[in-house]
Amino acid sequence: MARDRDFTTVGRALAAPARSVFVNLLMDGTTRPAGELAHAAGVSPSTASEHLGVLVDAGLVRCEPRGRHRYYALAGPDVATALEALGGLTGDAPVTSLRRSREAERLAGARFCYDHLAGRLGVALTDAWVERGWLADSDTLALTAVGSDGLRGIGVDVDAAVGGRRATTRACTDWTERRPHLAGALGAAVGARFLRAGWVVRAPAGRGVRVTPTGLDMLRTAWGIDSDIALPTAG
Amino acid sequence: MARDRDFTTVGRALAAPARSVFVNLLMDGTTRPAGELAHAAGVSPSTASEHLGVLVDAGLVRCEPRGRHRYYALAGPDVATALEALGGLTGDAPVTSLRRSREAERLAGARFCYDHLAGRLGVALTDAWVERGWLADSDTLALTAVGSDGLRGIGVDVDAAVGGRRATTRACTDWTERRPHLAGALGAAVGARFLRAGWVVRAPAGRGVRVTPTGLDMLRTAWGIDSDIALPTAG
DNA sequence: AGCACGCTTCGGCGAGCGCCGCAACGTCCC
DNA sequence: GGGACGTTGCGGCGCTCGCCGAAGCGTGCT
Repeated sequence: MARDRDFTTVGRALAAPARSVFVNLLMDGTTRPAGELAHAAGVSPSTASEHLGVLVDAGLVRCEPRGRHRYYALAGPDVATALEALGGLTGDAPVTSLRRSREAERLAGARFCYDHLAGRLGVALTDAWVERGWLADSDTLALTAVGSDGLRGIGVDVDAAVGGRRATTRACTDWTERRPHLAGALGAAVGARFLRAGWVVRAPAGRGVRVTPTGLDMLRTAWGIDSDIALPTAG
Repeated sequence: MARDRDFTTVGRALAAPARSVFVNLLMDGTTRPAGELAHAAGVSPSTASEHLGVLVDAGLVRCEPRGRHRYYALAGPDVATALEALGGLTGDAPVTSLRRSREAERLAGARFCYDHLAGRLGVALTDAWVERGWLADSDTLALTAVGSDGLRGIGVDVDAAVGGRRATTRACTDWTERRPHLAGALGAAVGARFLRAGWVVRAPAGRGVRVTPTGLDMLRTAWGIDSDIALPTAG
């Protein structure tokens, strides 16, 4: 059946400012308890609970109870993909405070975009791998044989990323850099490897990541990526 | 600057049922006058005018006055792409009448998805070209050298589709068939060629297309695509 | 067991939105 | 120029939605 699509539920789910903030926070792939989301959006816990219910009903967010907390996360990679595409059409959300401005600066350096690395770090990695012939210079950043070996060499679980239902490689246009970087199943595998190896660590709160000294050294020696690319800009 | 995205305006724009209908109607790439859209959605002209204003303000739709009519269309390919991605998350819109059900049947056969062919016809063409090695069996359906010659041979303006700002090839997951078909700049060029050659004609109203006898013959002899693939199912 | 904590549900308030009819404006046609 | 037509702008009505505070429920800690 080729019916029309009903955009009203998804649209309505995204229409409220608080829910837009929630979705933004969850786009780094993290799972967060309801209270943290409420605090971040500046609404009461009860209001946040209602909003989260709307997002769950719309199929954008899923909920998993853990002890007395209830953790929320995006429902899946397809949701993240759709939101990315939608984000390319929208304007920037207003910066509400100096703290958020600082936070924005840090995010520009390195962050997670659902489950893959983004920001200057994500773009720099992708550029380096394209230059080395690990990824094809195409719309999909297809993985080459050389790249398969190379990524395996740094401990990326390439086999798990290939052949699944999810697209192996996908180019995600960075909101900051307006340039493509590696996403898809392989992007997720790379992100997982960087976390597991301790090359980056997630910021305690927020969606940013910090590149560790080990990670900086690794980036420089392996691909000549300069340190200030992966770090927040000075000031 | 890596700021958060404000999904509220786009979300709100899609939240109203009438606006969802408008967007669905425009997703075939046609430009339609305000009155036709109003009639299709079952709202008064004044209401439709307000809704269209909201869609224009949100950047989803653009308006071009022609005489005493004002024609509306999607703002661009990126909007169509985002809506496709979003459509993959949403459910079907309820079928409101038998006439709409018949219409849905016809759309399943062949239709335009913004500017490229979709439905069983779009999927069959893509399958045939992948099988012949004209398109790579990848996530992007990348154009091969053989395919470039082949498409040029049937009059597709390949050169115009390559090297532009827009992605040359892109896989668009069909809502009907749940299978990928050719989209992007090349998909648009193919669609334009099919129209220009008279292999398909747009239905007088609605988003469907009808395959002409010439087109049927061409599809069968060139790629062995059976006629009932491109036609509405019987009944 | 008792308490503290996180989260959800419920009632109620105010604001915003979708809908229409009517009037006004510009364009096309006779 | 006069009339018909397509479209937009403006009040007004009703409904929904976002927001909160208070109460209820389940979990974890002591």
